[in-house]
Amino acid sequence: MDEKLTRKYIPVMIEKKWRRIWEEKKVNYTDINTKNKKYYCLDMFPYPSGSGLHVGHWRGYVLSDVWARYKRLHGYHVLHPMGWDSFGLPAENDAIKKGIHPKISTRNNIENIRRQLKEIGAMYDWSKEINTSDPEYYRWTQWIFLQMYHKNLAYRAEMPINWCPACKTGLANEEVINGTCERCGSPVEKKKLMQWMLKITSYAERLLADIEKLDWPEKVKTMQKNWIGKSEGASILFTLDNNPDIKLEVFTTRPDTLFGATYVVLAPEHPRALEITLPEQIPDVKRYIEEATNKSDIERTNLLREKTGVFTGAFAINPVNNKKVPVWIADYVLAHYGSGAIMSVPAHDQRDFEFAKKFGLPIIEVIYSENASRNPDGSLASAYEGAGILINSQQFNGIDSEQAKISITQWLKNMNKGDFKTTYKLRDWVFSRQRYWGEPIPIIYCKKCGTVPVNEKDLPVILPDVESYKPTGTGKSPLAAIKEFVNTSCPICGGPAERETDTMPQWAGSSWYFLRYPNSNLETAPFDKKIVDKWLPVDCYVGGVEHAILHLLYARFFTKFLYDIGAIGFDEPFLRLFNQGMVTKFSEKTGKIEKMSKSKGNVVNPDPLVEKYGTDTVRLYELFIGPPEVDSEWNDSGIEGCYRFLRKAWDFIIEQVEKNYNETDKQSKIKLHQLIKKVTERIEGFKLNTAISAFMEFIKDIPDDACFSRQDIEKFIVLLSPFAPHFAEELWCEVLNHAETVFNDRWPEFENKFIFEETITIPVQVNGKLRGTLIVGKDEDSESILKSALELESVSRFVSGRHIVKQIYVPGKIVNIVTKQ
RNA sequence: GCGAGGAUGGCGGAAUGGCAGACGCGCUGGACUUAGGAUCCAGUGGGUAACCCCCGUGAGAGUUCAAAUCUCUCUCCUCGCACCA
Repeated sequence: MDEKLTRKYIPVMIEKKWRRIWEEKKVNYTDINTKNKKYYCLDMFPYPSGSGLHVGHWRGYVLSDVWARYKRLHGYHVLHPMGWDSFGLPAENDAIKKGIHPKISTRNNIENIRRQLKEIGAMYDWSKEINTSDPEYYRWTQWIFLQMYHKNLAYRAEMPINWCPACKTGLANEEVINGTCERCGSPVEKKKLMQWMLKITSYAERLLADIEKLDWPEKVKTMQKNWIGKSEGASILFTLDNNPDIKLEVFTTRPDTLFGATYVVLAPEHPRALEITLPEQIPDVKRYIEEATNKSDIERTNLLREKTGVFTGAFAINPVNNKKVPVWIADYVLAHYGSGAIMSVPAHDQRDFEFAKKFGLPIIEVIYSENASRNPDGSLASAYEGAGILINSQQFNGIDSEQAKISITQWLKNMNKGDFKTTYKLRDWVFSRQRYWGEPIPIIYCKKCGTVPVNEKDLPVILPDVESYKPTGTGKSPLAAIKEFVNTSCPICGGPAERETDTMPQWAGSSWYFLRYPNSNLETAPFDKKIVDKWLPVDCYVGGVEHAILHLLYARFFTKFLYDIGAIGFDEPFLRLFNQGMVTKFSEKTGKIEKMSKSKGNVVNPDPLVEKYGTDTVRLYELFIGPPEVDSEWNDSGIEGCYRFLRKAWDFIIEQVEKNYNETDKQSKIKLHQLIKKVTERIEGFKLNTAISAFMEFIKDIPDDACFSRQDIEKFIVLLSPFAPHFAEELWCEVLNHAETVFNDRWPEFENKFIFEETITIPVQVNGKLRGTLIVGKDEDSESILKSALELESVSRFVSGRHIVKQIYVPGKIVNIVTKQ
């Protein structure tokens, strides 16, 4: 007897060994030039934080690894890479806190997290590792920026942007959460700065329409749709009464209510606000505008706040009936949406209704409906915002409001007083950051030639090493203080010139990293079109829902742009998206069950668990904890069950191999094939928690005298290998003496002839209540089943003396006998 | 306010019209043992002396032979959006 066969499952003895061998033998190396069918399984790459990985991070990585290995066992060449999103605020803020240069701390953090990631035992192909702060990587991020610049999609504009006073930088619209900074939670202020912007709005319609093509969670698709925020309506021109040269453009989705427009409102930031104001009103208006612009977003968007506004003294002409209506300024109108001006219809818009009530402006009802809520005197108690029939609207009276939207807009269009118009909530992407740790924007300013892009051959524009990398708060990045960086020569005239000193946002590098992995070492281009067209789009993308808008929208935008310039042959980056649920735990700090995070003090470090139970047990438990897409609470003690299971499964396999049966007994064959079916279906459905419970049931139900052939034991090992790769590899190679890795084998298939058992247990109900069970042959006919059901003592007891109304037998499922007194 | 998702034992969860609580944790009892925080066996929703029986999937109604599952009303929780005209 081989002494190997008598040993126990001791994970520490096998796991490190196999990780070493896999690395040495390049088992996880993906040959990009394979002729085989490909599969691209991608994890959202982490930013290398100083605190390392906790068990919450593991969850998504284990999930995607099981899926990647499962695909590999189906014969796919699987690309499953990993890298570092290492530029940007998180890395930089961490570095500032610890007083370590971000370049150093990023390198250290990467070392640590790479070690932790390797402990997961995932089949990452580390030869393709990428790092967004590596000059060889970010030269291509800069290259993409230049391509956008050449297509007029990158432009410079001075505008009030969101400014985080703590991070001392401008932020994109997407980075502001409820008026606070996405990174640090500080209230965001407005600051007028010269900014580089990306014209993502040019892609609004396509970004919206193509959502339909994606196999993504509905929730994420809805969030993106709402963010893009398409709305269709009309733009209408109101001419100023005392100056017909000035036309105020308003946007409305309710042109059908135009006859009910009783005043016009401009946003305080509207460019013509002061121009149209009558001289005697100027002091009041000025004061109001100042107050409004100084308010933070949080104050401005507080719904409970009472409406404020100021009259300009000016009047405009309603184009449909030539009525004079007053022009007001109020901060409930947003400057950046539509045209920054509205027509106010208090009868049919609650906000206008409140404003009109407060300032005594007229309310004219133009859409009639019985559903409107009214005061006893018949006047409106609140605005009626639904559909109805037009009244008080001259030639349009009696028309249905939906129809009137079209008719009235068409009438305006014919008169050159308006047109159909679609607007989006999506705004252009503020792309400048006044921070050190990011990709320098590759632009040079020359007194003579103006704004000049850096020549592509001069990329990358290297981020200089500096002593002082702290944000300045002056509206300029720390790079502005470095003469050697700033002073350069103009690429066109060769004269003295200055470099742009702002850097790109954190999201720049991650907007295209998925294109770099298959050709991560390519030196002449960001990617090879032939290679990316073969390997992309990503077949399955796994990551947290927190990136639903920011990263996923930006990546879709970059992909569509690269498609448009012919660099790639596809226009969506991620076909399928899977959002794993968060791992939560009770936090002593907040007294609540919360997402695991260092700041909440509720993180669980996987390292000691790996040491005690081994990686494979931790992997199993990460999956077993709950359905992958749902948040789950971590509980350390639950892990024991997974450890016990692996030990039992190990002993079972060793015992069967020792016994060396030639054939599997009939019952065991059935159980095995049922297991193959269950596990296969559950992996396909991403129900990995129940896939594991299927294994547990299998091991629990095996009788002592069960016999499995070597071939069937091998099937069992393959089945378990995606979940517990070290465990499976040890048994496969050391116990069953295979020369090649188990992951070069094939996923077993179940055979229907083994799925069905000879006899089945049928529950028998009387009036819907369970009264007994019946063991029947699988082909027994319903008549004899119903007959023997009635013969059951436990059944006849409830039937005797009563009249049988109905007998139901659902084949293979249930018997129900319905009786009446 | 609008939109989406959810509520099942002491706990994580299973079951998508057909035996509610699979599987795991925890707990109880037993075996083995010098010992047990190891291992194995049995039990474990509530009521009940009971393995008879009754009740039970947030609350209430309905459809059905049969409802955790479908329909309606309500409550609570989580997430997203929120003066977007």
